[in-house]
Amino acid sequence: MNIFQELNERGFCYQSTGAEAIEQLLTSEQVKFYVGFDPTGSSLHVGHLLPVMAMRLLQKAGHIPIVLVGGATGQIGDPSGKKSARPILTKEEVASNVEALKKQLAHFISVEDGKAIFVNNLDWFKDIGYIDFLREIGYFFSVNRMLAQESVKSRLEDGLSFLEFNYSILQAYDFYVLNRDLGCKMEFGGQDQWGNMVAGTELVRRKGGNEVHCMTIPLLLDGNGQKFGKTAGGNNVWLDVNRTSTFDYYQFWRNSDDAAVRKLLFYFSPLPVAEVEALTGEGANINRAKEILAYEATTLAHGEAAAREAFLAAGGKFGFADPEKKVATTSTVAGIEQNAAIELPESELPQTAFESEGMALPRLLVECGISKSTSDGRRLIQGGGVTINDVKIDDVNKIVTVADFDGGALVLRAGKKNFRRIVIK
RNA sequence: GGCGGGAUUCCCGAGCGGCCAAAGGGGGAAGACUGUAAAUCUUCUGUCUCCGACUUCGAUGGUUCGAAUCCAUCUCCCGCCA
Repeated sequence: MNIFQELNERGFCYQSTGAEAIEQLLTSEQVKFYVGFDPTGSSLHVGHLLPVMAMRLLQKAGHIPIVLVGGATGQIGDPSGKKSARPILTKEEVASNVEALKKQLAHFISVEDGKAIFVNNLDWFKDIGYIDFLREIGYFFSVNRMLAQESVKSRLEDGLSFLEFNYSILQAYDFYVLNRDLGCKMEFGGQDQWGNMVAGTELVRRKGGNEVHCMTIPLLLDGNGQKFGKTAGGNNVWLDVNRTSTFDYYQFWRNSDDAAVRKLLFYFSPLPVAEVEALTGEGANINRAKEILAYEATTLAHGEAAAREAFLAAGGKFGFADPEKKVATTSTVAGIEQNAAIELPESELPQTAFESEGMALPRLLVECGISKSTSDGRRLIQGGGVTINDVKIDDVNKIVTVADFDGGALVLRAGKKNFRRIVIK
């Protein structure tokens, strides 16, 4: 199976400038291709991961990814797929985001010399003059065409600033520069990038005289047609461990819809196509498949050791899906002894807080981050969702004192999946 | 620059002098059922020292016994015209 077929089978292909030409290109030479990321935040989240995974596969097949972080375009804001303009970031914010994203991306692709190229489009935009740019590039763009572009059309009603309107021209220029200076021949991106990407291939053809291609990757939705990558609390699942703990990251994948597991394994695990099909086929152990998915996805983002810990912690708490290891898999999760100690997320609080008066339970729920306010904590208790050391508490006025701790620790639980080990300091 | 429309709780969106902490939907949380799934059903979803009090409806200042609702000024958004 060649790389193009693999991308295709794994579901990475949505629209392209020509499937046959792209397959031909990818199978006949080492291709430099680029994917752009806008530094609109200081961390990527799961929703950004699809193009990253495509990059990985292509790199493994011997092609060279050019990872473009948009230090310039990030200052403009891409209107594609947005209902309204984003807040404009300061140049300093953009610059620090660029660094943060670079670091995260380096987990997913090999950064060894010559295997990948990192660029920042600020390098070629920062010194360009407006007049020169208009004369050189503006000439090739038809406003009529631009207005017909979906991302522009949909914003015409709600308003679109000239700033944002220019975005696709800048992105197109990126492609032109990368083609001219580095010999970049392809661009990959999210489905919503289609218009911008095509603008790029046309610019390269008309101005540079070179034939280049682009391909979009489908937009990933969760079971309810929502944008993929939100969970518990509607928050994004971040790649940054400080924002989303490894345990929560693992849990996000572990809790995937049955119906999505195959697709997710194709996208986010390195397991071969045939194995994924077997794991998720008729009568397969779907929960084991989810464990493998969670383990593999966590390994990619946080490393094997962290993934192993998360696997053991989650399995220890909720049970392992395949304790006898009957399911055949090439995943290294198969080698893990399923009996290690349970590690739950911990919160440390000073002992004094639980002496004499003690601490009201709603307060404690807030202190350890389970509830966002004491009112919220009360409702949780009233709803029958709170447990201390597996004993259900329905008294809103429950006071937690040293007596409730066993060996300096206590396990507070809200709902089925939300645990917090409270440790006295 | 002129004319018109709008800003409501996480989001969308009702409300248009007291019955409003504010309908409805979405999202989220908990419970039941389950497989740490989906679907379904029930409850909850401003804050607090929580059977009572306090603070919210773009901002500020008025009118009124009483305003998210009326008036004035301001800020921001949108449309049409220039």
